[in-house]
Amino acid sequence: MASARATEVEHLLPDDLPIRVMRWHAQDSLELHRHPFFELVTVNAGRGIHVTNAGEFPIVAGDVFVISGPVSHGYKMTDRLVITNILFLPKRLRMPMQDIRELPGYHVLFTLEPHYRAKGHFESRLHLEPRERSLVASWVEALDQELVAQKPAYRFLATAHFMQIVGFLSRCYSSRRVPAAAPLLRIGQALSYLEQHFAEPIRLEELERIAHMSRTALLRAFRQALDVSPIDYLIRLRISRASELLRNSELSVSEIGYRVGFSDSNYFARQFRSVMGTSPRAYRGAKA
DNA sequence: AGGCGTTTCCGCCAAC
DNA sequence: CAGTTGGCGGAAACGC
Repeated sequence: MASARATEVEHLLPDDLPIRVMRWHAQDSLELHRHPFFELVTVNAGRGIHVTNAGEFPIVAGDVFVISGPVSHGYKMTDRLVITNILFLPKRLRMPMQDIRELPGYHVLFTLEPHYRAKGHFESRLHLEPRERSLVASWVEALDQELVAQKPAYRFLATAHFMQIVGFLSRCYSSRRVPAAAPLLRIGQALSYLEQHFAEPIRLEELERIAHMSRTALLRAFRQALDVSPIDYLIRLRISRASELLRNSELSVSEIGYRVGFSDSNYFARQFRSVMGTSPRAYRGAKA
């Protein structure tokens, strides 16, 4: 039954614009279900228990959280619960990310928390004030109408509405000082610092200062949240940017290595191979 | 929370 | 000549 529902929902996500808005009311019993896409959940009214295969936690009106990929979840003990879900596939959406990744809250909401929840942690989540809630609700409504009406250029406008929602929520989270969210927010601050300064020499000492954590605490929290060490993350970030430049520019390999933070082109080529499996030039030549 | 042994990074030269 | 790989050693990052 659960898999049938997931399949049914998947068919509702078109290839050319994989976003959909769905609303659930308490009277609809929603069993555990799973699906391959992301789900941005906003609790509009009431309360209930959110259940996943890793545990359960209470939710109330104003809560916002993201479920990612293959996590089974559902709701129980609902009391006048009204929920709005935005289902989306971030990769196929191809929305311009610009500088959103410079916001700590973006990392916390869309990467760190979903990953953390899959391990059974729920203490951290975004809670919106009434004013913020109504703003988000209006944008969600606009998004839904674009998706339903499908007037000319609806893809463009729907993406814009979705970006408005993502950006606003990320900003909200960035400015929060919720104790339960503090550890993840600190990692989020480290991530946004890396996003902005990845091309410069970065030492662990700086990240400790940015995140306000000791070296030990930083390393442990970082690995717990991302399954990777800070310097490993930085290297992968640099290589990721380098491969973009290899695909989309005519710059020389050495110049690209230099621009993404490798002062030594020999070292750049070696790290590129260790991450991507091939050399930079072979990677550029293989793009088809 | 800090110490310590081990691993990895990183900049350099050399050689295809 | 640009790019890639290998080796080396001090520095740092890492995990216990």
